[in-house]
Amino acid sequence: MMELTRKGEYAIRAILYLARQPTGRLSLVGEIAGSAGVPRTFLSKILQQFTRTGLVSSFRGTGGGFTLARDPAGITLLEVVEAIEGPVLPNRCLVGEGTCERDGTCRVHEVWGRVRDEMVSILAGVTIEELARAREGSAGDGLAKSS
Amino acid sequence: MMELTRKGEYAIRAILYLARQPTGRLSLVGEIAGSAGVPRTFLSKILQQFTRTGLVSSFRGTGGGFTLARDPAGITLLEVVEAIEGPVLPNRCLVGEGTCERDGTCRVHEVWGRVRDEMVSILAGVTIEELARAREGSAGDGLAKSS
DNA sequence: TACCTATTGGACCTTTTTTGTCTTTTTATA
DNA sequence: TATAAAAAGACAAAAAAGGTCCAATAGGTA
Ligand code: SF4
Ligand code: SF4
Repeated sequence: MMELTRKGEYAIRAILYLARQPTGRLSLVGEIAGSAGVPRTFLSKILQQFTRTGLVSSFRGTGGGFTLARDPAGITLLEVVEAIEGPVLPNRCLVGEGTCERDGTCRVHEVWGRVRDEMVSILAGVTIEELARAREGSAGDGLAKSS
Repeated sequence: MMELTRKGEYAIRAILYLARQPTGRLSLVGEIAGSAGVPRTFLSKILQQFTRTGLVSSFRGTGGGFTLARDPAGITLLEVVEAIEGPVLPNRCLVGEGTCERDGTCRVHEVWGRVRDEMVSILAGVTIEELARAREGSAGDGLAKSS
């Protein structure tokens, strides 16, 4: 239930790869795809989407490639997944008022609202920079252990 | 992103309808479908699934129909959606150890774990009985207002 | 200028999931 | 026996997921 798509998962891996490169260095699609374990042509589409939303900058021609457009410490996981998968919406009635004619009397509506708010809050609370840091020993990293 | 399916939404509405009936009263598929705004034949499948998981009991023949198998105060929203949509899994790597070969070093993994835990916690915290109560004026209902 | 390199855009495709329908069978009642 | 209602299962259209392929474009380089 409620699974992230491959596209979303791939997108995160790609961003993480870019975040781990030295500032200013350009990476090629094939290089990212190889390292992140993502089909090259599919990743190409994902990166295009990122450049359109402004999270990634691209350069064509010899010596071209991709790089993060902003400081990874300022990019949240929420931004990354929403850039690719759209807004976090556990139920359609959250799209806007009147999507469901029952939303005036429905108590479930507000439960989904809370679910969304929590998800947004968690995803917005973690930056790409934190996630990109290699984890050795994983002690004292400040992240909850849950599975 | 991460949307509940129609099936899941319909399932909740159906359970809520049953929860609002006087204890022991049987409801027909057509009756539930009409009231909940769900295609009759589709709802039929959903109810069958509920009877298999034991949340709903069914009786065939004249005077037959469906009724909740348990006290609505003891059924959580989590049980209802998991009965129909399966376990809450925001990412495949939460299915089990080793689903993703990166899960040993991946910091994102634990973020999805937290997302799942929060979702489970919210959905498990609300009962069908609370949800089924008609809301008039909606004051002091103890539920957060978020959209 | 010609050539190479790399992203861009868009059409296209296959598979899976979603969202149902229809028909037949089983079980229970009158 | 006739009727009522759920159960089971096959079927199918539509949408979404998960990609592929190729021509076009933009930027370097000889
Ligand atoms: S949760 Fe309530 S408001 Fe939202 S779609 Fe379902 S019935 Fe409508
Ligand atoms: S979040 Fe990490 S562990 Fe989970 S699928 Fe993605 S890379 Fe693998």
